[in-house]
Amino acid sequence: MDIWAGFQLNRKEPVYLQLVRRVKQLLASGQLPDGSSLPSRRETAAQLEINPNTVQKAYKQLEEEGLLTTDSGGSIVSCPEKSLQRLREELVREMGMEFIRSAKELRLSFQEVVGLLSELW
Amino acid sequence: MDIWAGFQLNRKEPVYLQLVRRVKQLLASGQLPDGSSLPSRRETAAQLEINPNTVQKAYKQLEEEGLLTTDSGGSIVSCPEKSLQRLREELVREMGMEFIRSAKELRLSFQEVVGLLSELW
Amino acid sequence: MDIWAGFQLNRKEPVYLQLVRRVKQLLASGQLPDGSSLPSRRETAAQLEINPNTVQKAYKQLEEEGLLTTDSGGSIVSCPEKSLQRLREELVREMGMEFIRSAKELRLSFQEVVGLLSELW
Amino acid sequence: MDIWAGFQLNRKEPVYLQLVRRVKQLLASGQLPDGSSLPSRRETAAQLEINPNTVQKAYKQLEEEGLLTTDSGGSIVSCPEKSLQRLREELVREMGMEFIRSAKELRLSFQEVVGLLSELW
DNA sequence: GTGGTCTAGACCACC
DNA sequence: GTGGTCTAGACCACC
Repeated sequence: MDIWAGFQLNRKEPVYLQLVRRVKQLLASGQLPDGSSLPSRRETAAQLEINPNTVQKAYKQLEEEGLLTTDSGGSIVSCPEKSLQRLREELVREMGMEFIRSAKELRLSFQEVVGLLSELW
Repeated sequence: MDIWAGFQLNRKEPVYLQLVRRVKQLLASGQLPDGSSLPSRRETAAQLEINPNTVQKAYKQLEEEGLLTTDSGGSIVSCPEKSLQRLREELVREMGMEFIRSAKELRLSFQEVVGLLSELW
Repeated sequence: MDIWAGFQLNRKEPVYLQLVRRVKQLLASGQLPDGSSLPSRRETAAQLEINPNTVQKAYKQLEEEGLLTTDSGGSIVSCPEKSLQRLREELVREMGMEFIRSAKELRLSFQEVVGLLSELW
Repeated sequence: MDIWAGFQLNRKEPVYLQLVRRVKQLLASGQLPDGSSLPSRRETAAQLEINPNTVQKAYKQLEEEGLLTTDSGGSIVSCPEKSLQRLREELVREMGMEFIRSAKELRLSFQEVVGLLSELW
């Protein structure tokens, strides 16, 4: 699987954090199964036209969160069910905060938002 | 006000629609007051490094939705209270659908989502 | 206090790890009190004639181990009694393994080593 | 064998003593067999980027300890079993004192140290 | 001044 | 080929 297909970098947020989140989202949504291998740092850097060091930083962070194991042969995602649950909560929390921020900017009440969501769900 | 400051184009969606939404968001959130003037098509095109025709298409659409009036002197946003309300609903609807799409991707239930939002609100 | 006074880099081990260990040793031996501030990354880099990024990496690791807090004004070591205990164990473990490695290279028995230590203690 | 491969000078201790200890360690650990020849003073000086006189001082000391014989053809280590034993004791004594110094700096008791060593041995 | 991020590119060990 | 480390230096935000 090409994990970077359709991935779009923005300039507001550190690039390495965007990479980290991307991988987390793929893991959390089941699109990147436990045990899959990630493309090499050089490969990713070339594809996204960024510096290999930036990819290295992202992969390192994933390792430190226990979602990636890496040896001289490459990097393998490791996402047991327990991590999955934690990941989902983390991501949904971020999404929720972003959604709330936007809703408040549009001056919506909590009740209006919930009404809308129940209608659209 | 520089309405394009910090604005970031992506490649997934037609550029003119991104411009339209940007202006709507600024209107709906009160950051671009009724009666403000937009930068010229040429100016906008230069700043965002896109084709002036694309800007033209966006401004045209805003005119058709009654949010912009253009004469030889430039373009002025017009956003009476009534339009504002319609705008907010339109934007929040989009946001809501996007949020729901992501939440479902993470396999969350409606109840979980509402619980989270009430906690974070 | 000049925490790098008399500090000597070698080339066998990653430089950033040597910096990390140095700070840990100063903390564990009480020479760098809880709440002390470290020299800035630039300052340290200049003094040791290494790249600021290498210092950054070392300080970052110390932060991740909870031994350093950093804000735009600089970095402060934070080493509560509990961390101190953990640190000491970590460092002594490293020292012990190194000592054992050398002793075995010299073909000494455990008994001989203990005898020597009891004599020298 | 390149006896200086991987050898790292520090600035705390006289260089010639570091050279002497290096050779002793290689002898004591059997990596430099009795009867091997050492590289010439000039060669060693060039490789380590130090002054030939410093190498001369080190070789001289080794000769005085009966570990090296030099003639016009070069320098040959001589390390009978008896010298070996003395060497090991000397080196392990140094190591032990260094280890004890560090352990005391970390405020460890003799008992703790022995316990750790027995665990790690 | 401070820390944080990023690029460009080198060199290392491991395979 | 792979990952890991390091340098040199830029640019950013914050103060």
